[in-house]
Amino acid sequence: MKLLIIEDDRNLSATIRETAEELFTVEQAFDGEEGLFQAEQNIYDCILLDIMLPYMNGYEVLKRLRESKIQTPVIILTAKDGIDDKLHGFREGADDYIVKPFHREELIFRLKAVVRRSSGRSEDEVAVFHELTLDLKNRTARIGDTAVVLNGRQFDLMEYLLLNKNSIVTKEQIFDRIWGFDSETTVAIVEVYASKLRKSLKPFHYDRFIKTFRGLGYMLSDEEEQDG
Amino acid sequence: MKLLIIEDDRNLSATIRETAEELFTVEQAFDGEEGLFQAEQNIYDCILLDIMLPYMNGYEVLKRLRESKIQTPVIILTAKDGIDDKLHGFREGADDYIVKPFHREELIFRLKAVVRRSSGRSEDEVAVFHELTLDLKNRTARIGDTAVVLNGRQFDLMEYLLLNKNSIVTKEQIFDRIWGFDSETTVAIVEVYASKLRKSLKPFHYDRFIKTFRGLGYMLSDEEEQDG
DNA sequence: CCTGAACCATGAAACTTCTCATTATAGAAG
DNA sequence: CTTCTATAATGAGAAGTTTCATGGTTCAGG
Repeated sequence: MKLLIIEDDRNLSATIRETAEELFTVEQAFDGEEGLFQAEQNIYDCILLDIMLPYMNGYEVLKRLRESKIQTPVIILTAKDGIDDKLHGFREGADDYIVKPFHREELIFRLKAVVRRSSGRSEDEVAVFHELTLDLKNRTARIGDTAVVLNGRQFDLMEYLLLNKNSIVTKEQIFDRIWGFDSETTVAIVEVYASKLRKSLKPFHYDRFIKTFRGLGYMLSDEEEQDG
Repeated sequence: MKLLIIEDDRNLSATIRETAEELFTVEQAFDGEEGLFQAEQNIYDCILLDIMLPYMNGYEVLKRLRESKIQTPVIILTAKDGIDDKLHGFREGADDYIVKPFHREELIFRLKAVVRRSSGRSEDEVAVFHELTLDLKNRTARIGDTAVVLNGRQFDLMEYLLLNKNSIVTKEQIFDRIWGFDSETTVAIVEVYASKLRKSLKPFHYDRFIKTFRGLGYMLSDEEEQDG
């Protein structure tokens, strides 16, 4: 993954470079003409484009890029902050903009967003337990040939139990993962969804694989319940 | 924030150290006795404790710690993986456990969870816009002296607009932040909540500060709507 | 074996979120 | 100024989530 930073302030450019290197191989340009040239000569996955640039301003760079049919996602960097700027940028085909000064974390968030949106997530992973298959991409479940309706939280829970099969997971662990530790809700919700999930799996007799461990939590276990 | 790693495998200990240094100042011990000694002599915010240790096993360390009334959160590291182990660990007062081998990301997640849970988040930040006050901790809103009911997503949206006041935010930006870019939903939901939010603010005439920018997004603006 | 306390399961109801169809509006083009 | 089109606003209903109250289960201690 390659990123081009077009920014004349060398300090800022270096800072951005450091941050972005978590996600990209980074190249830099320090004025508009150089930036346009590089963008036309290479294939980047994303371009960070300052507006106030020597020789050719950012809007012009963006306009010419689009005229050359280069559709690389462009994130505009603007100073605080006329409305007109944004209108202008989006009209020319910018994908996002960031107002300076910005937080490192914000930049990463926006970069990730642009990348994900452009790369249409392709991992179609699947998790399997006996006859039960979870399609993690479409979030659908089937047992053998029959679709099982596991919506939202039920699917999340099933996925987490399966991920940790044959290992006890506490209600706190489940809660932290699915609801997030700063949720408004309490861990009691885990019991509710354990119940719902079992109900959904019951017609297939798969509820018997979900075992309760008093005072501990739950486990999806290969060994079936011993009766009597 | 200080973390103590009690782990005899020096490679693993070093790996954990690297990961944990994002969040903590790290100290290490390489056997049970040394670990117990350090834990009794210093104040840590969290302890990572292996079970299989020379001289004194992890359970014994944990038991003695608790006997000494040291309530530092302890995360147990166990190999894959007897049930008895976990029962044992939790009975002695462990706060969490991680099964080896684990992902770096999982370790960070658990560390954060333990820390947050123990440090009872204390930031009671507040965001203000004219007479409108958002209590970010309790997620409640008031205008002047009157409580305004903004539930869930409405509050999220208000918070995000306020965070970016006098700056246009696109629907994509709002969506990415509040719903997350891999959400099942579409950005159209943003319009729905903009509408709901305005409705909630209308009795206080605060809806007039939320402006729509066609083709761009929304802005919470200090300047009131110009009429006529 | 019986009892009590803690813990868990579960259904029903309240609430929130999301979808979708309809209506309204801004802005461009004639 | 009027019309047309794309975009946004909104209400209603469907779907999903959470709360809560009740009843069941386990396990320790008599």
